[in-house]
Amino acid sequence: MVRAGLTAAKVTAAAADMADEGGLDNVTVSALARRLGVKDASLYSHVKNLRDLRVRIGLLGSEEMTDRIAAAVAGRAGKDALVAFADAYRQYALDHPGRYAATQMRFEPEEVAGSVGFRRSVELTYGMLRAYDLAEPDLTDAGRLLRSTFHGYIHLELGGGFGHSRDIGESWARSLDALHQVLENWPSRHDGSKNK
Amino acid sequence: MVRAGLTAAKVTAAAADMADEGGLDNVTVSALARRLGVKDASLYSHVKNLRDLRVRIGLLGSEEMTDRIAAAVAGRAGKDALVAFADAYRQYALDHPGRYAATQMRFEPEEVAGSVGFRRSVELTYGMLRAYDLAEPDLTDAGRLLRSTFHGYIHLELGGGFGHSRDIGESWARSLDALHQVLENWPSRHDGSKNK
DNA sequence: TCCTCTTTCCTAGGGCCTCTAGGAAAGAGA
DNA sequence: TCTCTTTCCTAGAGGCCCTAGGAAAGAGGA
Repeated sequence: MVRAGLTAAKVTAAAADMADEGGLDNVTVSALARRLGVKDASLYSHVKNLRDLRVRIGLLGSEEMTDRIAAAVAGRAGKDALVAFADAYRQYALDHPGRYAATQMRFEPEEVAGSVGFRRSVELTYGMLRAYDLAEPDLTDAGRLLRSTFHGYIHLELGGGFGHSRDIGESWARSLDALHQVLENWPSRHDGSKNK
Repeated sequence: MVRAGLTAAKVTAAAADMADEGGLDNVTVSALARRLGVKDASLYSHVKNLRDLRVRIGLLGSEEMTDRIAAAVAGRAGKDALVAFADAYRQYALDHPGRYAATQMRFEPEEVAGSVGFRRSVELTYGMLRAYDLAEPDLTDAGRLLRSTFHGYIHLELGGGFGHSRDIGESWARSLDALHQVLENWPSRHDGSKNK
């Protein structure tokens, strides 16, 4: 009997490719076993269960993604950094929709405990925002706005939620212009109730 | 044999409640049959298949949601309308996370053909934006930014993606302040490449 | 070379799920 | 009362997740 020579890393990589090709929901233990030329029960030597498999895809994705973002942001500040961050974020998600979807799962604390991807992602965000000179809690609020917009835009784009009339990349660039402007001129506390 | 007296509408409503309670992924034909006191095969008289069931939840959600938003926005303009729209949007999603998730599925054209919810949602968005006096393509770009931010924020909030340090409703209010500001002063075309 | 230990992969099988086919019975309307 | 439609059933095929227990490949040392 010739062995396939699998390891947890190889299994995860194959699963991640499957997720990118057919969607995270279609990553199943039995389909993955078929792809690897192995019986489904054999995969349980490498992976705890289906949930574990998908978590591993998410952790892999978060590390690859933060690597790309870190490289893109390096040496930049202000709007350059914002655009580099955002474009790297979006491009990774478009290149690897399944891995990206897996990064957005609801993780348990112990599942992400041994991973650096998510922690670095927070650090990168705050580093990029440094140039805008915000203090807490504005910093957290602005970070949440950015994450929401990036994630929401990509989620809608990947889900086909945008019509076809207007170029999606153009809208993205305009949205980044808008976000840069708002970060430069962040509305200070208690302004909201005064303006019409 | 006493009949349950089911209809497609009752089945959908029960499924929507299930989705809100346990997540859209846990809405299954057999679990729904158990909840309704019926055999799973019986539900296929009311619903084509599992996909169809989830689509119906999404259409129901989109109609309920646009009803709420329309009521909230009525008679308001400018920032009042923006905040009313956004708060109604967010509150519906928090009240009905499963239905909301179902509205974000990737629908086929024929699945949404007979529904008014999504069309009204687009009309409501453009109606709310009217006060900001934008022309195309800025109007489309701004609409996409708003949808992205709303959806992204709610998706992250429901998914537990925000830490617990800062009040989430406060960040939401600040983000709306920021969006209002950017809509009032939308960056005109070709500005993006000139600013540092 | 042979022996042992670990790891990889297997067969077998239980349980839950989707969905179809075909039939029975309830309820509506003539 | 009779007929027709709709609702619900049993039976069963096929897929997926996962566990138990065992075989064999390969690594490392005697």
